[in-house]
Amino acid sequence: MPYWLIKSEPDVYGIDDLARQTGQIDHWDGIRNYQARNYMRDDMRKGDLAFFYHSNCPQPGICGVVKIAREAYPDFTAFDSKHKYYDPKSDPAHPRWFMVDVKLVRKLKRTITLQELKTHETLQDMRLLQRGTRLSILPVTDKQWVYILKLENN
DNA sequence: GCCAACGTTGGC
DNA sequence: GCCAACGTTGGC
Repeated sequence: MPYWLIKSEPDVYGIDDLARQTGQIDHWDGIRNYQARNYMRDDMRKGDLAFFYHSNCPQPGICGVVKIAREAYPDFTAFDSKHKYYDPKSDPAHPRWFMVDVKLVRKLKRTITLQELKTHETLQDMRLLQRGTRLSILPVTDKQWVYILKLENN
């Protein structure tokens, strides 16, 4: 079973926003990058686990665990000309963009910051830490997943 | 707010 | 198909 990391800006949609949803479940809209889309559409499976990462904020880092609750389906925000994620090149007959549903499993006891992740030799090959990585959906290896979860109790 | 690193667009 | 211009991401 693959693991993932999904990024969101807390000012736009943070983990507490997800926690507020009915059933703590929501659709993951607004992905407008082909590589991230392909991960979602082709590789994410129901039941996969992902880290919820807060980006572009005072303390960027991993703050929760979510589960993929529904596999990829067309991102309907792309069809709405009033929506900020509108893309005229995507239409219901030929959707260009996709989204999944995610469900909150739990918030971490503390945020494991980017700064902290960088200090661990074991994590040096994490995609998240590679130079110039801006992808908002990234795979995480089994080894990285287990290692990071252990850091929570430090 | 700066800016490096990318991704996309579109003229040619 | 090249590549300059432009837009975005996201740490700092």
